[in-house]
Amino acid sequence: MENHDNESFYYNNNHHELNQSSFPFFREDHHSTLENFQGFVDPSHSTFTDSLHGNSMDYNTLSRAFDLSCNSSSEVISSSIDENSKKHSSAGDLTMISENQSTLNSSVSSSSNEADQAVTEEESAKSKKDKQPKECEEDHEKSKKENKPKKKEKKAREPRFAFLTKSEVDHLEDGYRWRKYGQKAVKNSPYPRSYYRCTTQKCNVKKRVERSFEDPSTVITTYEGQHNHHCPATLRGNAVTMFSSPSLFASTSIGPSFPQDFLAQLLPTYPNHNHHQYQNSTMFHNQNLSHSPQLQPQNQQQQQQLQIPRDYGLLQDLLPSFQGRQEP
DNA sequence: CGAGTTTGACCCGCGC
DNA sequence: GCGCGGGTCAAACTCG
Repeated sequence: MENHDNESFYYNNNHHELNQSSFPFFREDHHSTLENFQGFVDPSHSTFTDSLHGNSMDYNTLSRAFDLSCNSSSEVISSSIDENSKKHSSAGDLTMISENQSTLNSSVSSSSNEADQAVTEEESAKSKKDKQPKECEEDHEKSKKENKPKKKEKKAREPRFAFLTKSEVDHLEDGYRWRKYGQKAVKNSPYPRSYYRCTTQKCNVKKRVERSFEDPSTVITTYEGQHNHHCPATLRGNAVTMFSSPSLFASTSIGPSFPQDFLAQLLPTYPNHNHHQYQNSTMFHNQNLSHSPQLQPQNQQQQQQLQIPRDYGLLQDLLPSFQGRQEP
């Protein structure tokens, strides 16, 4: 059963630690572009290449990493999904090092946990209905069973990671092409969960998209698997295109020092003197974000509805160091 | 007509 | 063993 019990969610309550001053190449006149970055990977599973190249980090991912504080129209919360966290206590593991773990669990992850908790009457009725046999499908059923091996080895889970995105749009554009293959009602949530698969042949990357029950303005996007191709998008300054470049992130490993590595790789100019600030896993610590005057959205809905396409272009403007990595 | 979406049914793992 | 719930399949449907 898949739920979010094993996911570690990260907020960023250190808005001042990753701001423009940390990234001197940011223009000051930018607006709205990078504030949604929420990317996070499961360090126990993924290489950094996995997370960026393999999992189509979107524009939000980048903006979250930088955690820009100016005019932020969104609270961005990052989460990792660690299927093995039951087994690993991971004291030194990035996913668990926060001493604010309980806080984290009770705030953000609760939104997805609770979404998995109770069954709505509607769903329960539907479930019963599903169980009812259909005579007309018996043949079809038989052939189905025959085609399937009786005993199959347990499938190894692809590395997964999730983003929490403040967005009015459920399916966030990330540069890859996705085909929806399913939708399910989410337990205790009025919002359904949608299942997408990368349309590229032989690429088995999947993603799930659901809206947070507790905070309907938050979209939970979970990526699973690794793209074996480049991002098909040709948008100017496309973030995914930039991140999809193996040359950029190849051979980078995720480890306990992930935040530092992450930024070091992502941002070559990331100042060393800030590294210590992430040792306690506060990097993506975003709790009480709404209390930050810097992050109070002025016109949140408007900004969020409009910023996706625009931001692809802005990324290039904001990150001149990535120019040239984009596709023609 | 091909690509993508919808949706009911099925499969399977997990907890009780 | 059973039921629940997440995940997937695939036929029907929609859209450009």
